[in-house]
Amino acid sequence: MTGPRAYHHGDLRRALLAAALDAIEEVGPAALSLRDLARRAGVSHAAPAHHFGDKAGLLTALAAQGFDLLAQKLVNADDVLEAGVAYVDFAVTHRAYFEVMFRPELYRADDAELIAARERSGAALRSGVATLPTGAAPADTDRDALAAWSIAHGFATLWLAGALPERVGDDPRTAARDVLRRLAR
Amino acid sequence: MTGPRAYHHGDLRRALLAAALDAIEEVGPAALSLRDLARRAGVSHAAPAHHFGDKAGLLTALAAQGFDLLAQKLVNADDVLEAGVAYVDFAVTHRAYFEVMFRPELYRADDAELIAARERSGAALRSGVATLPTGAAPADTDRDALAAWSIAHGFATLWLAGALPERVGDDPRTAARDVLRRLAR
DNA sequence: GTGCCATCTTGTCAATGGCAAGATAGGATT
DNA sequence: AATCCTATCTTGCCATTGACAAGATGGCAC
Repeated sequence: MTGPRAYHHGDLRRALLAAALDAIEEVGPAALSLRDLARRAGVSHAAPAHHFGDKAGLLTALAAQGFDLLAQKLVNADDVLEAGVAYVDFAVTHRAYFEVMFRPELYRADDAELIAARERSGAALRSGVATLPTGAAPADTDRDALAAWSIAHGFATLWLAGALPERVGDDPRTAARDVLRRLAR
Repeated sequence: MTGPRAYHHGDLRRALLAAALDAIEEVGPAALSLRDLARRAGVSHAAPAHHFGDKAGLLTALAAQGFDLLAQKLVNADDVLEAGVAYVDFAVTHRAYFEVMFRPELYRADDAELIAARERSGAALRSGVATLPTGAAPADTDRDALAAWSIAHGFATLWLAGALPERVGDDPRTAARDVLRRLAR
């Protein structure tokens, strides 16, 4: 809402979110420590509580940011295939966001701002699938979107989990395009 | 039922693993507490450490069990489509196992027993794809397997995360079969 | 019976999340 | 200007947890 004003710290809320992204990339979202974030930002251990209430509050804000960022990436994609590639690219590039977004037990899934952001992501995904040049029924479009989402999401999470064999290569975009094509053909 | 014995539990290792499955279904694998498991099993707070070393040790054992269980489900499937359905069914039915298996930051991914079990799962998956009646090259088979794995894994994780819209229905097997068919056609 | 050893307990410590109460600062009200 | 107001941040505290160390227990080999 109101822009960050220069108080004691200046921009603590933003600084904590940025520190959280770094920390999550290092230790994962579950092992995130509010006190560690406070240390990184140079404030006392209870400062984060004021801005986010508790750890779930901070992760809720992070997840909402993530869904918005993802929505932007998806609407900029040219077609369904590239939207899928963009999805995987987002997951790998913004790993911290992605890992929080799909772990609703870590945040408040009923948060209004978060639900809105998630809805924007979903709409972007569906609109990409709807532009497919097939005379499919709407119900089929739903399932097509779900299939596209599933394969992109699955590849992304498997990549992040390090579960894929080495021969897949080290470029997630290329490998993802190769895999996603199998659905779109 | 074997009540809590005076000193030696009798089958503490198994009891702790069973308690861990319950606890993970309740609070997720990250919020798992060794001391809580000890209380559930009626032993002292340090007893789990003897059997598993630390929390990662316990989750390593759980993950290995899970990969073995999954491998069994996959080899019993008739074709690729049903293997995918079995994969999703495993994730939903044995949610606790599944949630640990693909979170390697929680356990020791270099554990020998775990690697062996994971390899058995992978082999079961690939062998299903290889039986497809297509004159595809081996390299294509690899990619086909990866695509099948991705879409099944993606659907399963999205289902578990509660990310899917309600109109997908409440039966994961039926919905999964509908989605997976889009790859196999 | 004796000794051995896996099993389990008790005790302890640092780290964490969360709460409560207080301190601080910048603007608003009068 | 003096005072109030409120968001911001600090200090202090407590229960819980993971991990470690040292000791207690009991089954089992000999």
